[in-house]
Amino acid sequence: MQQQYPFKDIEQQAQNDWETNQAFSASETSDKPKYYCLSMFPYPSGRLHMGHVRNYTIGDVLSRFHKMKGFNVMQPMGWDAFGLPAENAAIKNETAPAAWTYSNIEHMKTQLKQLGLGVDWNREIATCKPEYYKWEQWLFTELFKKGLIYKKTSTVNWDPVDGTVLANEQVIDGRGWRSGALVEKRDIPQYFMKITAYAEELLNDLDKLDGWPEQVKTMQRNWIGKSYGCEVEFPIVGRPDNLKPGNLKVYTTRPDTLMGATYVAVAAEHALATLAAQNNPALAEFIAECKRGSVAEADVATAEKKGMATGLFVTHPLNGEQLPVWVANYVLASYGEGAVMAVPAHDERDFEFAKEYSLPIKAVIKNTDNDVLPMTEHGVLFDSAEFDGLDFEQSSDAISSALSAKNLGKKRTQYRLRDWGVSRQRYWGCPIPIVHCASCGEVPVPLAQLPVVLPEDVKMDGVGSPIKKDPSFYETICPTCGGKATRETDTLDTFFESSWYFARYASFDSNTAMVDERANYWLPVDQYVGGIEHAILHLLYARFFNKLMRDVGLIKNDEPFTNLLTQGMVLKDGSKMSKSKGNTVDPQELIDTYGADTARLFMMFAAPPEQSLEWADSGVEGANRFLRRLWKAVYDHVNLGETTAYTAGELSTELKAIRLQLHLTIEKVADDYGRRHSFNTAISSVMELMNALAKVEGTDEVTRQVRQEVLQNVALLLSPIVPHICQALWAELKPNSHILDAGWPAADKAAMVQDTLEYVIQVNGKLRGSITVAKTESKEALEKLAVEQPCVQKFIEESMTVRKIIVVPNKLINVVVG
RNA sequence: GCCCGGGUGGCGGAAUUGGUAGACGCACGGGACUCAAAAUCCCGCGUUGGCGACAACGUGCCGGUUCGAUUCCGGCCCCGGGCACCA
Repeated sequence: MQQQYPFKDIEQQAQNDWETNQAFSASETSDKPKYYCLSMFPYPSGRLHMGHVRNYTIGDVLSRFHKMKGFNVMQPMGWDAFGLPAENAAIKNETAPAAWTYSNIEHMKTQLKQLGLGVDWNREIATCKPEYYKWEQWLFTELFKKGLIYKKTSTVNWDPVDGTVLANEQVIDGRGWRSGALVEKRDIPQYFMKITAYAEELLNDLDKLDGWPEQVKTMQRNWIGKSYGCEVEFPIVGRPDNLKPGNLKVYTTRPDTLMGATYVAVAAEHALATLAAQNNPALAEFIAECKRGSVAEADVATAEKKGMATGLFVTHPLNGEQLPVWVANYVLASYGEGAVMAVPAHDERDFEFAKEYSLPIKAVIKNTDNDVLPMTEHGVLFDSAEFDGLDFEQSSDAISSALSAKNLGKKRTQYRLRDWGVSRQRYWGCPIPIVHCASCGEVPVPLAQLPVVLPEDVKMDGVGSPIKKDPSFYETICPTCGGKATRETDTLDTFFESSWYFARYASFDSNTAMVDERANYWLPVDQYVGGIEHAILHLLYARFFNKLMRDVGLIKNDEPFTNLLTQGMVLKDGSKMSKSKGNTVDPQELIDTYGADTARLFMMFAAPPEQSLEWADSGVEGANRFLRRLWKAVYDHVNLGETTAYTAGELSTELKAIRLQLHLTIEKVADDYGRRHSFNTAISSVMELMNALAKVEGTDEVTRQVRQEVLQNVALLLSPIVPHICQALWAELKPNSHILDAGWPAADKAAMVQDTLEYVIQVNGKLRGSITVAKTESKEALEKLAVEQPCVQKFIEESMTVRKIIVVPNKLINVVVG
């Protein structure tokens, strides 16, 4: 055994050993319980970043721990390979997105292997390969036939100079990132998936996900946003002949405030706004102004509130008053009816708007005697005619009934969730498998003609998608009538690929179906690990796809991920480490200087996995120091000759204590890995154990046996986190055996028996001392003992008496005096 | 703007169900070893007062509940994530 810790050699050796012996290849034929551990697959951006190291180490620790616990583990890996950055890189480097992507994959795969992940590389997938996307094209056609995919117009960011559609990320302060032109909103036809048809199930099934963080479930519930409210129709005064329908419809969750409505507001895109602008140039200009800027909701919602009267009026459905119709930029076209009834007295935004434009404010709800407007709480109605005195529930019922009676409204349940637009006007994505035929319309490409292959050898000129300009791609024959036709040239949102990859790993090589029977063995994923930034979109789409695949008969489970661990972000200088922000730290340097084990140990030690981790270079040194000390401890021990782990015999107090600590640590670490996912405290407790062991001197046989027992177990406990060094140490401690065959250690109950306890003594809740007592001591005896302590007596002054004594079993005694 | 998190020493963090605040590590200071340096080992390390025993204060801010609050409740401040075309 070398005296110095030779991390390069042992890491290379261990990785070769795992590959040669296919140590992590997963099989469906096992009598052990299955454990499918999945980490969110990486986008092949070029090089591994710290977020990857964190994510994949967490997944690997859980995989290896479960393997040791006797599970049949599958941990796969692949590439989320389509996406915008490849197009940008291709333009910049004058290469093709495909070539750039494949070379990144190659490099990053080498890096991932250097990290020492227990991954089954046989199952590797890349979403940009035709054998992968063929099946999502097939699913697309099936869903299209079922009516779950449909076409409608929707709004995109339009760069009028480059003549291209921009992603939200490409709009900076309302301007295109390349051209600098003011961005406009433009409506174009796109394909949509009917996720709203699954809104109720997606909402209800959150209750089944006991293994998900509450935080994520709450975010998804709010995103789906089921609300109970009321449709209200406002007849348009004068009813312009060409306007259909003749009523302005709004949706409100506060029908109780209807009698306080003083105006109505519509989005700039609303039909009524368009109509009013026909003979009103000022209004037309205002609407055009509203249509400038990005479509991102955060931009719309933070914009200064602006509005303009249309000159049109509607009639209040219950009190008959005439209310002005305004166009307002704070009304979202995509939510509800694209129009709202405004109740300034009881809504923050309406209040602000009404004050700005001197619109009337009419309070109708009372909560306390001195309400301050806007008063947005529920309360009791006043100045509301026959509804006076009713509370929220009563008035909601009464007002919706009154509206129903007039045929001007009714109760309605609504979701905030919108259908998912999946069309992208970009090149580097999965081609949408639709053919447009003049006589047959939109024709889904039949399975026999799939995949619709994306040409990879293209030149990116920075303006538009190459396949939109390539007749050899878009000119085709209609699958139905055989006549001349054109292919759809839009591609799919890349969330499409990442919504079903978890199932494909289980059927990675199937060329006859999207997924086969093996999926029903592995699914659902037992543990999913990934960044908190995916809490809503990716995780909601994946849940949706799981249900779609279930409903076309491919899989049986209702939900894809039983347990979810959302890892916090790796931050640098207070914000997310990302390529676009240019604040990345390259983990490769860490691996080259200290080895993968140090990188893994430091990542797991620096913060609990769910918290964000502020990167600091110092501290890595400490992780490495610990591994060197561990190596030296084993070296010093092994150097004195072979011995066997302690099993029985008389022990000194010191050796009993170290065995007690060892077996408590075994239990704690198992709990920290398995239940708490608290890797940092697991490492701490092993460090404490090693610190205690370092103080144990002596080289007699019994001491050496106990030391052997501790070191063997430490190697096992740490092996999920630092697998290379532990495998090497194990080979020294137990020649001719392999750590991967050893299994998770069982704690020795006999070593954990303690007959005394320490009680903390408090006076009025303040720590004053402690006592060590027999475990069997009665509550009365403890109380008496506590009061007698000098540290308690000195706080009991002449005039005071002991009022109460609180004994918390096994913990503390609090003497309350006064 | 809306939804979800977070805030504890010089720093990362610990305190698992309301019960010892600061485990473990980093940085720093002192010492040992060394011709010297590095490495390693030992000691110290929240703030204030005190030679000391010890005492008071202390978990973003203000208030509350409790024998006891980092933990629960109410109100604020700051930071991070998401907001449907970054992935």
